[in-house]
Amino acid sequence: MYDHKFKLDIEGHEGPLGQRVYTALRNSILDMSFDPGMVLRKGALCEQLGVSRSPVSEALGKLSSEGLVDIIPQSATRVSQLSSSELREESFLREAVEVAAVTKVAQERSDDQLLKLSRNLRLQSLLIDDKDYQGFFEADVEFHELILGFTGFPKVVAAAGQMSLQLRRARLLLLPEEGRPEEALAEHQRIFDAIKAQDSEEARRFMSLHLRQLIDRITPLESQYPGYFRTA
Amino acid sequence: MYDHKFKLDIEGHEGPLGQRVYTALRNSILDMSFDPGMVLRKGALCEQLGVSRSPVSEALGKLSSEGLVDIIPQSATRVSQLSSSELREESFLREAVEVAAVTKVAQERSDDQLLKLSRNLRLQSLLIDDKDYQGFFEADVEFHELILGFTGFPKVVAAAGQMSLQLRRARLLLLPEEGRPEEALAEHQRIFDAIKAQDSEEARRFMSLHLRQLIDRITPLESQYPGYFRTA
DNA sequence: ACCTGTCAACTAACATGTCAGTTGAAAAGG
DNA sequence: CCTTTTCAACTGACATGTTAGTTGACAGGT
Repeated sequence: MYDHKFKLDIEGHEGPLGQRVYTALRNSILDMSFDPGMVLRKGALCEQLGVSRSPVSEALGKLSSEGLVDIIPQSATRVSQLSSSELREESFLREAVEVAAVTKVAQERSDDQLLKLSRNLRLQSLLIDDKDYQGFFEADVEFHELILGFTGFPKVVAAAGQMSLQLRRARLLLLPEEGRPEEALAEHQRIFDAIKAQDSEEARRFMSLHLRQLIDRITPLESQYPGYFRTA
Repeated sequence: MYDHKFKLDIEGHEGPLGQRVYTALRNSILDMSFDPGMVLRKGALCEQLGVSRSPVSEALGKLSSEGLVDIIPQSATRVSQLSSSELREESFLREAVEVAAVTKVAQERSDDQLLKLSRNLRLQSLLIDDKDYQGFFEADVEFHELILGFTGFPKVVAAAGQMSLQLRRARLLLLPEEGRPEEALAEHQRIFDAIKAQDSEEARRFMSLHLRQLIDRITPLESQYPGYFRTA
């Protein structure tokens, strides 16, 4: 009756059903378990999750306002596709916020914050030695989240994540290129050194350079995965 | 049976019912027609708007994820209250984005863009002469939106608005102080001059100064309107 | 072969019935 | 008089029935 090409459940989450469904769908979209462009059928989702249409509709509505799904009125609901222009916009926003954050953090950094960052860098180095690129990816994300959190503004971490959802999906299409993790680590190290030296000008400059190389590596993906990108 | 202390209708909007309800509620919250902390009863809203609970729930869900309403599970739904820390965070984010935008725009600005900005500044000047401070407020908002739009990134305008929703409400509590509109216009003029001169360093500096005075004027509001602020 | 109008099957949108958690006031006990 | 317990009324959360708009295939005309 319905396709069952996806694994999905709401175990392990908490709170109201709508919230759990939302979290489950969001995770599946963000880790690319659901291909961009894939049609989401309410009936199938309800059957798979064992809930009624209400919480599913609620979840899809929120995902829609986040831009993770496109709802075509009276017709269909799809996982949103990527688009180069949107990725460039998100990159711009992310750079704006992270550069502002690192500028502030470089001025105010505490010894405890330096310690946390240096531990994270040490971890990155170890993971590269192990060729554990999945682990390195996560440590990379954590490095940036640490800096954002050190602003003392907890919502800034959330907002930065929220404004770069598409970017996060696109990153998963990038295989680790030869030597790239080592380069990224070196860039992180330079940012750290600038923070340590309380040189906010250098910190901003290195952060900007570091983030700009990402969009350069993402742009060519459009021709590599045409089905994942909006045709418009 | 129900309170009718608010005027609300979904005329003048378009699209699905849920969308219209969402827009109507959002506008009422953002223009402070609904006081922060006010309880929103689904039943009353349905009766007032002449729709069923489904579209109202959908609208409240979206408003909740935007932080404009707080839903207390199984209990009540309230218009969210302001908080100093949240306002400072939003101010930080807004400054990050607007400074990045003006830096980019100063480098690339076209003659057409300069013309639109100078027309807006002319309008601001006229409205001050007329002591039309409501009109000046709107022209002020437009000045900033013009610059954000000139980045060529349409979503940046939306994102900037989205990340400063509380700030937008708090601004409405500020009465125009003696001489403040004139000061604001002078600051706008300096930003414009820097853009015209393609001096991105100056543009960023003046934009930063301009935005920082807002949070300084907003902070004292907490003691002035204690009922509008979160007690936590 | 191609365009066009029709229609049946599918979908999201909406309405409404039901359930369960929360709350505050009244009753019971100190 | 103050504290504690109970419980009825209210609220949001969820399930499900109903409506209306969209789409794509198929039939008929060009």
